[in-house]
Amino acid sequence: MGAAQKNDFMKENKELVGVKEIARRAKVSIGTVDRVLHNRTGVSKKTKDKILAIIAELEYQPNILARRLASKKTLNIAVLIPAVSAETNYWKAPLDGILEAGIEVKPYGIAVEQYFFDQNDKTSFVKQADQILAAGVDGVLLAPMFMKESEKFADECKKLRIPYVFINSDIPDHDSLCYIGPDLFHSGSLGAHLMRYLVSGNDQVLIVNISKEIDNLHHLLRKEEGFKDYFKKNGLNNEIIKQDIRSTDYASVKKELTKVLDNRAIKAIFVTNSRVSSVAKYLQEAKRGDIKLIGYDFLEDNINYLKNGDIEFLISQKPKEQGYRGIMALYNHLVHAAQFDKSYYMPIDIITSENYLFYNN
Amino acid sequence: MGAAQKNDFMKENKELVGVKEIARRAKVSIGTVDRVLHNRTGVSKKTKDKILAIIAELEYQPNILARRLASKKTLNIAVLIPAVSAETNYWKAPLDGILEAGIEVKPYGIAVEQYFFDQNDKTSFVKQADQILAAGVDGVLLAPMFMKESEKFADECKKLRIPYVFINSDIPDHDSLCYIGPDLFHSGSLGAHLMRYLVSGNDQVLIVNISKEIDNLHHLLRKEEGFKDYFKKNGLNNEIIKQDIRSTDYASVKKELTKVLDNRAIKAIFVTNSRVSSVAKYLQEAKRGDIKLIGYDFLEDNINYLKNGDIEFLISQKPKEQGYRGIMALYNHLVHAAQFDKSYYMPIDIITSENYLFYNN
DNA sequence: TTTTGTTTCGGGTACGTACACGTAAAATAT
DNA sequence: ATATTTTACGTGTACGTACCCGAAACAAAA
Repeated sequence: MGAAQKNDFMKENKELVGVKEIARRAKVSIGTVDRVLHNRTGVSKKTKDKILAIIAELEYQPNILARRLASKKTLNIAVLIPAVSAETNYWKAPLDGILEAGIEVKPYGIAVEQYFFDQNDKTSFVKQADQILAAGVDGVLLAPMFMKESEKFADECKKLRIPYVFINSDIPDHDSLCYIGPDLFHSGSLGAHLMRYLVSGNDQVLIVNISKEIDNLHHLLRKEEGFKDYFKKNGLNNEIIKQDIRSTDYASVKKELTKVLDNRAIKAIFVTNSRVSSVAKYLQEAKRGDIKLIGYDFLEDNINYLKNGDIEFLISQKPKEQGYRGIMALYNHLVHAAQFDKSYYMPIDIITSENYLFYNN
Repeated sequence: MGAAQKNDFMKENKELVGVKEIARRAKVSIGTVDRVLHNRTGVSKKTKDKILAIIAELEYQPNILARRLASKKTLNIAVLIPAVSAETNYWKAPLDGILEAGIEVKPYGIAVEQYFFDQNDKTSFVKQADQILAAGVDGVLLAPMFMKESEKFADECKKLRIPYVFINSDIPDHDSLCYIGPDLFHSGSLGAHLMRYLVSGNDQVLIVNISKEIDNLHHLLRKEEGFKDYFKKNGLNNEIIKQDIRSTDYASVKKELTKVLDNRAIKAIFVTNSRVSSVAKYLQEAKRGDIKLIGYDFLEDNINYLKNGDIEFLISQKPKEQGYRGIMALYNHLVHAAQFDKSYYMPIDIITSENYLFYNN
């Protein structure tokens, strides 16, 4: 054990057989082999079985290079995600990942096209979805922000046999190729765990949900559940107060916070999404540096507050990687016919003032 | 802003010109174009310049698919890393990443071959390095554990014009294609930052270095520097005690720890590498649950102690990804002739009992 | 001028696959 | 029986590049 050694690793003596060899062994032409490979018509059951047997025996792997070279048609992937708005640029990161994956798979004949919708406007989502269906694509990556509309769109895709991948939030049991995004419940638990380092005894804790969208709310609630569950499981008796803020502008946030913080001994705040910077701003203005803050997402605003200590922890779920992996999942499915897990939960990352410099969104 | 929109993105009107088009425009044959592309002999300066101009004008990008298909020769990448030993299986993770990248690039004509050496035996490193040179490879990925020997090997590679990538630890200013691994100093600072949540006032803090290898020690020292720097910068006056343990067996660890913990008010320990599980084991045995523990690396042993609270935080630097990216860097350089940064610092991840389930090593 | 040599270039084939087209054989209809 | 359709399969070309072979073109030697 541990001695110097050279490992030639599995030998890989695949010898890379191709259709030609298969054809030779089956005593048929290349064309026939090609037909069974793409299970097209025009091959008798007998020869088809024979060829299939040989393919299995030889563990034939089609040469991707040659395949894409010979096939002049490009595969189209449509992406349906919220537009990057002035309000929140969270979706810039997934988009970056999507674009990166896009240029990576382009040489292999994949075209990625973006369709953006407005998070505050369901009809824009429907409109873009219809465009995608009209365009006739080979795969779809979508953020199912609006529950009902997304389900409808997914059903359409299923009918047309277009594979689709959910990103960032899931609609379980809807036959998506897979889901790529966070496990919200555990994300909340982690928030609680970190909170534990910031409070003690019977300090009060505040949970803040800031969101205009009702449809988004269930995501936030899931985090809240995870958060509370942690306190309960660990026998912590801190009072947990909750405040929903249904307007995202700073004035509203300020008003609500002032109200809820008044006459209370709140020691720390858990903000369930990326709007945490608003809260940080308020605390700074109100000179409430004594209140610790935990929130979400690696955004410039948030990082700035993290740097000078107004935010203690940020939790992030690799939004860029979500986009990247989403495209790659479709690519692998379309080109390599690969199988994979139904859901891919992203890591739950902790960002502090000491490691944000090295974080990969 | 924020309105629904469709983005066709950069148009990409490259029209994918090939050698044929270049040949047509230059009024020469494909063969001639091919010669200048590979700057082989046999082309007059005049026609060469003309072709070069056209290539530049058209921003010609060779088709990787066709290129690798037509070229029957495969490129060989050698990997030189420590063997996974019973003592520490840290290197299993980078190896996994390397293997994963290996199968990924295999279809493109890249063969990855592993050469393992013994961390406790410099001569084994040298022996394997010589084998690589004898084998004649096109690229090398290596963990430069032994400073002097690694420098010598790197120089040899440079002489033979073989590109090489450092992984896990760096030898700066040595013309490596790039370095992929952690920023050790900041890693230590993060440890200190986390430590801050565990101690208060004038609690004593212990730093433990466990390593048999002198050559490895400078890595650990770098972390130590970052750790101490954080305390200093933040005006913390906790007494920091340091203990080197130069034998990795549990008995030695136990003995040294017993000694150093005796008659002291140590409240928390920072272990600078993956041996933290030994310390956790000791604390458990000695019923010193009051002492908090921070250490390194997502290893099974460590995770077990993390789960039941014996270890508070683990810091990890994506060892698997290091291996993966190392191979990919060489692949991109060899196949795509890509340029990239001299060093790629890995994210510094924090693992707790609440997020370890979702960590990607 | 012819011969020999050298430089410069064009033509052809191969890589492994996709697909259109064509043709022989089998099945069905007349 | 022949004619017609259907089924089953083979052939050829194309994708974009690598590389070999040999033919011009030109220069230097005879």
